[in-house]
Amino acid sequence: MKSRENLIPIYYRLADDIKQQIESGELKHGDLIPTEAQLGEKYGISRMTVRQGIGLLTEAGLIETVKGKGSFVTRPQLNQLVIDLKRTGAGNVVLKYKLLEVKLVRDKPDFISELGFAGNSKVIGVKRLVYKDDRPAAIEEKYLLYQKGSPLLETQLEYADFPELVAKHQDSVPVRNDMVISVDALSPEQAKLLETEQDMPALVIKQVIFSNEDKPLGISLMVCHKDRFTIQATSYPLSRRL
Amino acid sequence: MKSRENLIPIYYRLADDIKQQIESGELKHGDLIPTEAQLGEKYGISRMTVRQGIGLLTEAGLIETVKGKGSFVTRPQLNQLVIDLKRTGAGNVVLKYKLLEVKLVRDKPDFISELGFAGNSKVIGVKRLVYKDDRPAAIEEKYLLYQKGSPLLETQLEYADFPELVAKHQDSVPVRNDMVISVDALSPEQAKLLETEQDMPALVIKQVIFSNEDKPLGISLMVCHKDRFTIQATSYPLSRRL
DNA sequence: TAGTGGTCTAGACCACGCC
DNA sequence: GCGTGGTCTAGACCACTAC
Repeated sequence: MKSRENLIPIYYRLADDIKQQIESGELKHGDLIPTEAQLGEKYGISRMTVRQGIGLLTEAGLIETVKGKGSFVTRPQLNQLVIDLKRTGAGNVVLKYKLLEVKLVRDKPDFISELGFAGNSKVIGVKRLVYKDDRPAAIEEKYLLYQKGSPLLETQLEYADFPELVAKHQDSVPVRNDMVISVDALSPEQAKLLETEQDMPALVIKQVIFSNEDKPLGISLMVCHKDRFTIQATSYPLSRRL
Repeated sequence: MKSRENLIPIYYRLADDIKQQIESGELKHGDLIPTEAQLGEKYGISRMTVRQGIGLLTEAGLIETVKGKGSFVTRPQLNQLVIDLKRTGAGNVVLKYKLLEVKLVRDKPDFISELGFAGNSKVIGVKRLVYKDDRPAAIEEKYLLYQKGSPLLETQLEYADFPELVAKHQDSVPVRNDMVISVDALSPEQAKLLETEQDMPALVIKQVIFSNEDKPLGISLMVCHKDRFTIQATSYPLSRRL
């Protein structure tokens, strides 16, 4: 039985109904939702269509299904937060960049060599100053495997965004980005670049991009002025369809 | 045609095949993958089964499908990183807690009142010291709507984890957790509690938990010792099935 | 008009959990 | 053995895109 009165698909309505019951507290964590057969009966739809609705709820993390038992309401999963780097720090503000240094790295600092770039491979280092509202907001250092014939300088200026840059620069396909956020005090040199005082606290964001073979393709290190960069995250990313 | 030789479902194999083609660079961002009919032909399976495989790829963010046109390979989405709070800072180390203060908040600090707890509602404030390896690692302040008959002190001690605590404490169902990560220097009082020096840089993690009606249910503020807490995130969370 | 993906059906057999 | 979810079929009609 199709309900052509509604523009939205039935399975979506089914999922939304159950979502409401969960978010209103009617269904609590650990409860079983009705079986697929029961839901099919209730909505007058076939089982495959019910399963489509169930799938949406599973994707959204609201329920978990166990073969042979049923679908259980999960406890609210607010511990997994999503950072959207494109929004972080910048907001809608346009960032500007000033190139400070480009070099072939020979004596690799610890944090690079320990990451296992292949021993003899050449590594390019790029240092930039990031401006926000015409004030220096962060110092950015990037390290990439040297790739013949890749016009680094151009791509550098073109792409603000580290993962995207790596994708353009490398032949290998980047598939993972790991990040560590920590804190440190500014060195005298860093303070000078950021036009602030030595020992000021700063946000340190380190990113490592990996290939599908789990080899590092690039490292990014950002040292951010404490008042000009914050990181935002939410458990409810826009990508959720429900 | 079912292939019963394999234990894994056919649609999963289909998805994995295409995933490999994407991650190896064989299929590039913007490329069209074969149509559902073609894939059904190639694997000897029905269209609904093909669609199940396509669905996995869509979930994983590797492709995007457009009605009437086809499914396109997306550019690598490494900008959306997932923080798993349960792993952050703590690792597998057991944290200990020391209760410093419990009070009914009357003169609400700005960061609370601006968040729009209902005007006259009572707010409970709890302050704890978090120990890691028997050393003070963070100062944690929580603010919750007062809920009659809710044994706050007990739940406080039981739940390390803020979202979970809110879920237990409130009748309303928490559905969203927003987080802001920033940096600040320790005040003399904070430094004393963390057994370190004044003006040391510290990681500041602020969380606000919202109900399904978008009303704040709780606020958490953590001030973390720079050497004892870091935040980790990855674009490749374990939840991904592909 | 032809080709594509989106929704939906009414079955089937299977693997798993429980009694 | 029975009920549950997991996989899969072979169709159908629809909406959208492109020509």
